[in-house]
Amino acid sequence: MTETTGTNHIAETPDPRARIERYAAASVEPRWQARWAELGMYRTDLHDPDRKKFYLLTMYPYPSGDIHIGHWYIITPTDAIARFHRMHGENVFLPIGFDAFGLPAENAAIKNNINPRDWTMSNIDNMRRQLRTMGATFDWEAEVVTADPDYYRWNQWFFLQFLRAGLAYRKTSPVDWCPNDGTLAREQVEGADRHCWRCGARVEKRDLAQWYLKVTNYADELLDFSGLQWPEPIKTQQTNWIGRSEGGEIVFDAAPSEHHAGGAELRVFTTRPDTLFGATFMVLAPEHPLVRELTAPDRKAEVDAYLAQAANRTEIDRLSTDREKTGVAIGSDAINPVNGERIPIFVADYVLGGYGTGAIMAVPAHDERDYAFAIRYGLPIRRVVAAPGDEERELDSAYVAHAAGERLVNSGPHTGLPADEGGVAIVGELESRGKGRAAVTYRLRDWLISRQRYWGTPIPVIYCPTDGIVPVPDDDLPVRLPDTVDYHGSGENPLNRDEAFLNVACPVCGGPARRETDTMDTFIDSSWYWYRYLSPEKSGSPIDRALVGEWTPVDQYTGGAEHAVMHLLYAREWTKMMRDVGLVEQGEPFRRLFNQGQILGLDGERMSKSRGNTVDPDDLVARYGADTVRLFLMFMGPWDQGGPWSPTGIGGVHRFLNRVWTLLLDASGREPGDPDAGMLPAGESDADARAGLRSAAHKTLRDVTADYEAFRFNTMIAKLMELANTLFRYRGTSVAGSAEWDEAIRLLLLMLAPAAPHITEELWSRRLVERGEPWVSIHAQTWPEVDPSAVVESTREIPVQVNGKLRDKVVVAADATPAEIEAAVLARDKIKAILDGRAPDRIVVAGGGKLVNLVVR
RNA sequence: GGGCGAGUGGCGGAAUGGCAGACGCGCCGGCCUUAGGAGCCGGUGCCGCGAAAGCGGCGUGGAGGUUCGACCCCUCUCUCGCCUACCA
Repeated sequence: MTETTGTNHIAETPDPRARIERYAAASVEPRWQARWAELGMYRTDLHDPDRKKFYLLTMYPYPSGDIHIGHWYIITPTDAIARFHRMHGENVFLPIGFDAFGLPAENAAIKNNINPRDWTMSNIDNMRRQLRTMGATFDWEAEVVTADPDYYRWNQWFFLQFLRAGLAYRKTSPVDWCPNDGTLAREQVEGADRHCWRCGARVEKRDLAQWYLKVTNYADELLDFSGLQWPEPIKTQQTNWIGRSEGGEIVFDAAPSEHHAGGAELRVFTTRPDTLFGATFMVLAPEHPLVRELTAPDRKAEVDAYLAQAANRTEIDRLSTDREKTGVAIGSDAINPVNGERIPIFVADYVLGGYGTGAIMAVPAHDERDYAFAIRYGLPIRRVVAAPGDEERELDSAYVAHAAGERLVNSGPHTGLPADEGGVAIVGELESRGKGRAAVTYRLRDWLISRQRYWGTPIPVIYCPTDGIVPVPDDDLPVRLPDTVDYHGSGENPLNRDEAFLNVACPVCGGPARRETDTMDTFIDSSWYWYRYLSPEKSGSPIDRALVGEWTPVDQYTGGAEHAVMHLLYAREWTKMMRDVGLVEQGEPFRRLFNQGQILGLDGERMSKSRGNTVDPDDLVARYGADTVRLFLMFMGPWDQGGPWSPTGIGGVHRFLNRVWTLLLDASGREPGDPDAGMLPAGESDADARAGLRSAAHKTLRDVTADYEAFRFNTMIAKLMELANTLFRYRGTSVAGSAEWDEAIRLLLLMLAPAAPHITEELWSRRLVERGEPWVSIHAQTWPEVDPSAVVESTREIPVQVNGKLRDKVVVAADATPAEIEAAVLARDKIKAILDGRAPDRIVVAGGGKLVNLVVR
C-alpha cells in the first residue's frame, strides 16, 4: 500500500494541507472494488457448515436502463447490513438479479424497432456496471435474470405442477382489461377511476377465457402472520385486502310469474342475517347469470339498456365522488325464505359480480347503500333492529350502529331476541330447512395470470381440436419465446401472428393444434426468484432442495412498501402452493421484512424513468465518492421514511469522512485556525482526557451496535460524527497517539466500515502498514465488543425540576441513594431560594435517580 | 367514504413517560489565507432584561384529559402524505 503517513513530518510546514495527502475517493474506491472482486470476498460458500447463515434479500430491480438514486437508497443500507452481519461471523448471502420481463421492454421495442431482449440485456449490462460502483457486496455468481429460458422454463414447470394439483384453472369471466396491457389482476387496477397500475389507461371489463391460480384456497392461512416480523401496516393492508367477512348465505327462490316458472335459487351473502325480516327488495349485480332469465319481457329493453350503461359506467362518472345508486327493476320477485314475502328484484351496479354471490338481500333500514337506493326509488324501509326505546322512532338514515341492548323488532317469531342471538337463530332455522347456512366470504380473488403480451413466460398449454386443453409435456419445456418478433407497429401480441410458434402437433393425438399465446403475469417471476438464487445454474429442477431447506425462509427482506398487496402477497401465496405440491417445507417466504421509504423526485413524485425525474448518482459519485453518497443517503433520515430528494447537506458527510482521514493520517497535526490547538481543554488532565476518550469510544460502540441492529443508520452516523469530533478535539495534544487514542481510532474505523467500506479499508490498510502488520481486510474483522468497565461513570449530573420545570442540576456520586440525592438537592442555594422556606409537598426521585422533581403546591 | 402513517428551529432530523432541538445543513463571528464556494475554532429555537456571566417567560399543528412530570399515553379536532374505493 501507500507509504505516506502524516506523523513523520510534522508542524514546521506552514500549510497543513501540503503535509498530508488528501482523500481522493476517485482513486481509492475503484482500487478496492477491484481487489475485493479479485479476492472473491463476497462470494458465499453456501455449503459452509460452521458459520450461522444469514440470507439477506433485497427486491431485485427492473432493468429500466439506469440505476438512479432511489436504487442506492434501497441497496446501500442493505449492503451495510450484510457487512455488519459478516463482521459478526455470519455466512451472509446477498444475491442480486433482474426482473427482466415486462411491458417497458415491449414499449421500447415498438418505439425504437428493436428486440425487447436486446433492449433488456443491454440495460442489464449497464446496470451491472453501475451497481458495482456502489461497492455493494452482492454475490454475482448467484445472479438470476428472469427472461433467461433457464429461469422462465421453471415458471412453466411450476404452472404445470399447479395445473396437475388443481391449483391452476381456466375460466371465462368478465376480466379487467387495459387497452395497452391487456388483462390485469384485480390488484393491478387502481383508483376510483379504475386505471391500470402500470400505464394509467382506463380499465374496461371484457369476457375472456383466462388462466387463474387458486390462491383463495389460502385466504385464511394468509391472514396468519404468526412468526413473521413484518411491519404492522403491511400486515394490516394484506388483512384488509383478503377481507374476510363472516355471515350467512341465504337462499331466496324466484317467485313464479307469467314469464317464469319460479323456483330458481337466488343465493345471497350477508353479514347481517339478523336483519333478514327487513329485506324489502333484492339486488343482482349486472353480471349475475340469472338476470336475463328472470327479466320480464316488458322490462327487457330497459334492463338491456341498463346493463349496457353499467358496462361503461366507469367512464360516465369516473370523477363523481358520491356515486348515485342506480338500477332497474327486472319485473320478477323473490321469496323471502323466513316469511314467504314477495320482494321485487332489481339489477344495480352497486352490487358487484365478483364478490360474495353477486346478489344481495337489500335491507334499507340497516344498510346505507340499500337505504340510498330505497329512498331514490321509493321502496319500503322496515326497521327490524332497535336499541331500547328506539323501536318507534322514525329512521332518517340507515341504522347500522351496534348499540348495547339491541333487540329484533318486526321479526316474526324472533322479535324480542337480542340482535346477535337473533341472527344465529335465523340462520339455524334456515339451515334446518336447507335455505341457508353460516358462511364466510373473502374479498381476495383468485390470481388471474394470463397476459396478452409477448415479453413474458409463455403459458405452456396447447389447444387441440380433438383433445381440448393439453398441457405441454415437461420434457418439451421450455416453451421458448421466438427470438424474432414483428410488432407491425402495434401493441398486439406478435405471438398471435407467429405461425412457427402457433402451430404445433398435439402431444396426445399428434394432430394439428395451436399453442396458447398468452404469457404469464410477471409477478410470477418475482414470486420465487430468491429460491433460484441458491442454484441459478441447476438444470434438472427449479430449486436445490437441500440448499433451499437450509437457507430459506429468507432471514431479512428489504424493499418498498408499494408492493404490500401485490408482490408481497403473491410471494406468500406461491410459497404455499410450492409447499402443497411438495417442493418446500415452509409456508412463508420471508421471516423478517423491512420497508424502506421512497426517495421522491424534486417534483415530489415517485422517481421513474418515464416521469423523467430521476436523479443520477454518477455525478455525485464522481464529485464526492461512493462512500459519501452511501453515508449521505443513510444520514438523511430514518430509512423507512424516504422523502423528496435534495443533495443539500451532502458536504457535511463528506467533511466528516475527510476528518476521519485527517485523524488517521495526521493525528498530531494542528490547525492554524484553532487558538487552543495542541492544548487539552482547560482543567482537564492528560489522564482524565484519556479515560474520557476511552469511555466515549465504548459508549459509541454500544449505541452504534444497537443502531445497526435496528436499521437506525441516521443516528448511527450522528454518533460516529460525535466520536470523530471528540477525537478531533484531542488532535495534536498529548492524548493523540496514546493507547486510548489508538483504540478509539480502531473502533471508529470498524464501526464505520459497513457503511463506508472503501475509505475504511484504505485507512485500515495504511494503519496496518504503519504498525508493520500483514494486510487483512477490515471487512474480515470481528465486530468489537464493548468494555463495560469503560462506560461506567463515577459521578452523574441530575436535572432538578420544581413543579415540572427545570431549575437546577446537581452532581452526585454514581451510586448515590435516593436519600442522598434528595439531601444534595435540598442543599442547593438555588433550590433553597426557589422554595423560599417552604417544604416541598413531595419529592419525586424518578427513574432510579435519573431526575428529581420537587412538588410545591 | 374507509384504512395506515406523519405534523418538532430557516431546512433534513434527534429525543417514544424524565434536561426538547443530538448530528448535519444553512446562517453569524473569528482564525488561517494572495484568494476561498477549501480548512479550523466558536456561536446559533423564539421573546424579554442585562455590558457580560446570566436570569426570566414562551415553545413539539390546535383544544381538552391522565400524570409529580407528556413531542411521547387517552379523547376531540385541523392539516399533509400514502394506500384503498359501493366488499353486502
